[in-house]
Amino acid sequence: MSQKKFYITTAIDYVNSIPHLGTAYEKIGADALARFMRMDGYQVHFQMGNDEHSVNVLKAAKEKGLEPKVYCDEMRGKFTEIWQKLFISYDDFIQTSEPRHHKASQKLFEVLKESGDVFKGDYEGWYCESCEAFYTEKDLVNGECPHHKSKPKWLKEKNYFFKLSKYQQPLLEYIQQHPEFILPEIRRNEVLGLLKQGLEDISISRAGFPWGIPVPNDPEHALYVWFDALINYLTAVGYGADEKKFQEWWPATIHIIGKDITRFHCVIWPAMLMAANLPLPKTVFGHGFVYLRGEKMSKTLGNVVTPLDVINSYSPDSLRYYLLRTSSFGADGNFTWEDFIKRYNADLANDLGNVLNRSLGMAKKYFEGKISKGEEKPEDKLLIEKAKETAAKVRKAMNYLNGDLDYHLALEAIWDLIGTTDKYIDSSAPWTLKKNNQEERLKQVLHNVFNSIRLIGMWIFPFMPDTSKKIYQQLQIPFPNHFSESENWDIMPDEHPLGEASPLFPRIEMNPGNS
RNA sequence: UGCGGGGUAGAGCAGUCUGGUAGCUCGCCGGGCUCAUAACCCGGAGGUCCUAGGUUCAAAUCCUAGCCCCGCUACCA
Repeated sequence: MSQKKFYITTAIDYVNSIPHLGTAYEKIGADALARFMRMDGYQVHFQMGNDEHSVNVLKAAKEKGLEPKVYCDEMRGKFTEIWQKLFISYDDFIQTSEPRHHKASQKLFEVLKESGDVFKGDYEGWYCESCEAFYTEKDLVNGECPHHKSKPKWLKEKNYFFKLSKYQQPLLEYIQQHPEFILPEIRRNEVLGLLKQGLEDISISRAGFPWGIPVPNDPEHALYVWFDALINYLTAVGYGADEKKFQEWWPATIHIIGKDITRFHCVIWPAMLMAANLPLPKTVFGHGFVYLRGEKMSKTLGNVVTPLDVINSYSPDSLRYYLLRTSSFGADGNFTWEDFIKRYNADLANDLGNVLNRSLGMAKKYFEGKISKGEEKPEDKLLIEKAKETAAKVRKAMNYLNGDLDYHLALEAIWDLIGTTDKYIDSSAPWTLKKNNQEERLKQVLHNVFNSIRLIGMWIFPFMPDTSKKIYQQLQIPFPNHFSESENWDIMPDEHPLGEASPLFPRIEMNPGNS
């Protein structure tokens, strides 16, 4: 029986600097979804990578005195090291300088050329090398690039063009007929507005650029960086190389991208696919940005907080939790050290960590760590019902077809279960049961508590995989492969020996903020 | 200029679509408990819901006008 496929991608990143918090946010968000779908029984291909054919990359390499390819391979190591530290469970990591990608890009170019949607024409204009972009007169500020405050060059060259204008109407119709194609809805409305303004044909190559994918049969020209970048989603699943694999995985189920590049993924990319007669990705999801104390983070501006700052000071999972808990994936979020520490202590140390710790403490003290079923009571229902409700809420929050990826609501629901478990402990008062020698009732209370913790530990897996595993270690239960194996209440075996308690998130007592 | 988001307790936010006693988290104050990471549980104080008009029996919520903040405006996720 073949499993249902789920092909998820993130945007590929420029390698002129190492990942900052915003880049990490995207990968963490995508990872949460990928993990959730795997646990929910899908066969997942989670694709990531680096975007290398850029002028800025070439410059960065030169500054270090390295060949671009050598530099890019070095950066790959730096990127993947961070992704692995953050437990990003990607299945494949592509570099656009790889031969497989050159072949796929060239193939797509040829297909488009044959279909007549790629043609040669004149292009001229003000060109900013930092932006790798042409600007019109009115875009310039005092004759300078609005982003880099540097004087652009007047360039004129023969380029290859893509007939984007031809796809204005088909795209409009497609987007209107497929509301799930662009999410959240606000991004969709933006793109629709854009399309109504009209589309112009766009240049897709550069003459004499040494660091790029050569245009087939015209090696003086290289493909323009974003043109080849988009094609990575095809390359990764075997386009032009492994037809069987390609048929299996394409189209992508969801592209996770930043809200600033919806133009490429929701207009140019689908137009390219239409031109090549390939199916379109099911969904393009434009997530929000992370702001640092309200100030936008940017590689160009240099006010960057790296994920390593947080990982090294605290833990990968605490960063994952913080970023996913604050708002929905579609909306913008904030990062401040003060807020991070607050959440860490309140949610991770006091709630999640403590509920496990106190429960293990009781199990050890009252039953030497071995728990069994005992005497049930009607008031147990409340906790059991809450656990069921949690599953439903998490599933609902993760279903992006509702319009957004509500990680914050999923986590809120799980934390509600943690709170209910704490209340259940307090109202059942195991210490009093012990004093009154109500052994059987005491057994059942702990049995229920650990069932609840077991489920909490499972539901947090997509968001905090490392913590999830640690909880299962302390419970001495093998981690399930799928939610369905362990979703039901009451599957703790009798006489189950629990493991040793160890704080998951030691409280942060100092104020080491340095933002 | 255009498009979009937002202005609700000290802080961060939900509620606005589908009007009907203003809610959550953190912080603060008081109490409880002792299994736990000075944790957890219970209770409390604290709000002109940006402003001015309007509709309505009733407006944070709908309508009109205005003020203020913040994004995006062709390639920074």
